[in-house]
Amino acid sequence: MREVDRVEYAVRPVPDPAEEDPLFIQAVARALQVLSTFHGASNALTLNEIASRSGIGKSTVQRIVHTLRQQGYMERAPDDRGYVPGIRLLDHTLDYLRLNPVIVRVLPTLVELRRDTGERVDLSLRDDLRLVYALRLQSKRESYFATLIGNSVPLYCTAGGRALLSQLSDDEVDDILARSNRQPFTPRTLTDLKEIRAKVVMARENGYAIAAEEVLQGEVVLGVAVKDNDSRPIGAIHIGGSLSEWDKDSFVSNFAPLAMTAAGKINRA
Amino acid sequence: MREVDRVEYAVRPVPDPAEEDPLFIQAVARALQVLSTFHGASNALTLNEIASRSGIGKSTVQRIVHTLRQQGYMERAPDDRGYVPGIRLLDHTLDYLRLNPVIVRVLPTLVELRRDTGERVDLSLRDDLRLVYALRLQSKRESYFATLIGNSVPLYCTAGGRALLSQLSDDEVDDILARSNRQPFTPRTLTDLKEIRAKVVMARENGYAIAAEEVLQGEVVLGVAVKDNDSRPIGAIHIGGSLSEWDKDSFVSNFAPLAMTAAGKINRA
DNA sequence: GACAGGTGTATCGAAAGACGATACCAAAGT
DNA sequence: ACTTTGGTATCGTCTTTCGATACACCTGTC
Repeated sequence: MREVDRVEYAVRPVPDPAEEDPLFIQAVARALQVLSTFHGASNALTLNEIASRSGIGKSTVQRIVHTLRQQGYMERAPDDRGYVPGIRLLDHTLDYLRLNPVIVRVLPTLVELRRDTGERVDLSLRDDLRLVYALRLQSKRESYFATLIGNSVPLYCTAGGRALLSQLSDDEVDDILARSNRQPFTPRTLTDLKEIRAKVVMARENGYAIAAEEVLQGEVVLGVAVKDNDSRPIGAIHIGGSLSEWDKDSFVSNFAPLAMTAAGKINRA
Repeated sequence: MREVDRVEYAVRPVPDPAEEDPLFIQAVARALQVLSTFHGASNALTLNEIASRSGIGKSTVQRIVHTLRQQGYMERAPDDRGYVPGIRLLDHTLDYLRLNPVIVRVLPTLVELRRDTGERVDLSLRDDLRLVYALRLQSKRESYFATLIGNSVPLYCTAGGRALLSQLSDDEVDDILARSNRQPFTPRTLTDLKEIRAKVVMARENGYAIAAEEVLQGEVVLGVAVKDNDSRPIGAIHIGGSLSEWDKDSFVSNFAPLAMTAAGKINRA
């Protein structure tokens, strides 16, 4: 779970400016900011911690937490020390998944793909510089926290990310890469711009992309892009396997065709 | 997905009272209410729809949506007609899962159970009258929307719900049953108080509970309770199978022991 | 081609209500 | 007993939110 800390959460420029935006509601942004404080946390947070980490005054935090708690979006930590996010958040997770046409469209194909491959498959959607996992169908053996929904990974060093980039113009790719802070997750993470661009070009030719151990040790991932109705790329499908069972080449030759077929089904809509 | 509409979303008494609560922040509650409008929706909502359904003025909705959108919690619908929940919500989903000690504790055991049974297993947590699915490890074949994270089901007519109820006092059970609005999901849904209480008593004796086709046609589910450190029940584990592959009795005799073992591992902490 | 219906955007003044400082209480650790 | 830290409560000022109203735009219809 260490890696989680490494992902830039695409935190909007900090909700503080609001520079003369007459439609902007501070109170709401602050409440969301309070909830977002947990992004960096590894355990429950006390009021004071929330206040100091978010830069919001203690009283305000108190009232925001009070309100969020009343609505079920925050809970007291079980040991009565600090607070954690509340279960009510999951209701909105479901809404997001249910009402997202891409997810609705992809899910059946993803289940097929999971059946045909026997490996972990997932769908992630783009949020600026990152991919956020929206659907994850685990393989039999493994299931870490890194495989939970909501986890996110950068575009530049993931199979799906590069598959997605390969469907954008070079200018867009350059912009994204320039803005990404390329901190290696593992010794194998590619951070050199030239190398990354080469991978993107390869992906553009092949229709899929590969990343081996760039995020997690011992893991090989194949990714294909998912497009919207205007055939703009908006996410990616991953097939993920373990290098203890596969060597990279046979993994690719086994699953690339399946992944491409799946992508075909999804994108020809 | 029809069933989704049927679950009472435990909507807090409507955030309108705020009766003299000096800590209550209206703006925040209203924003959450706007997001909650989607609970009843089956597609994107326009500003006017949100306004009318939530009872909030159009201008206010406009500003709330503006703010939420700016932060990524709402998005324009892909066809440019109305809005949908935003991907940023998933960040909080992950926080919820990561920071919830129960989930952290249960996940490894759940993976084992998934491996040993080959069926769908999941963990759901209680929110008053309902169980909210927090972790779902799908079986190979199926994956409907009903099996997504965040979906919720009533306590009274589910295996896990009854297993949970069986760990509460009779008074608490009566209270919960009385407050549940017991609308049948299928012809097989038990709604009679006596019958439900009998099932709960059985669960108390067996240590597990069964529900067959009470929520979904053709589905049999076995549930055991999950307890916190004070051995109060807080959730349940489900093993779910299809009646086209199992008859109820063999399903139970196969999986009850495994479920009990898993529950033992989890609850003896 | 004008019109009607609906969606999203912009503006503004009044007054509601959110803000932070401060003080208080309880529990846990020293 | 004393200090520290977490959570709660109170209050007056002035920032901010609220809803009414009006505007711009697109779609489809007559």
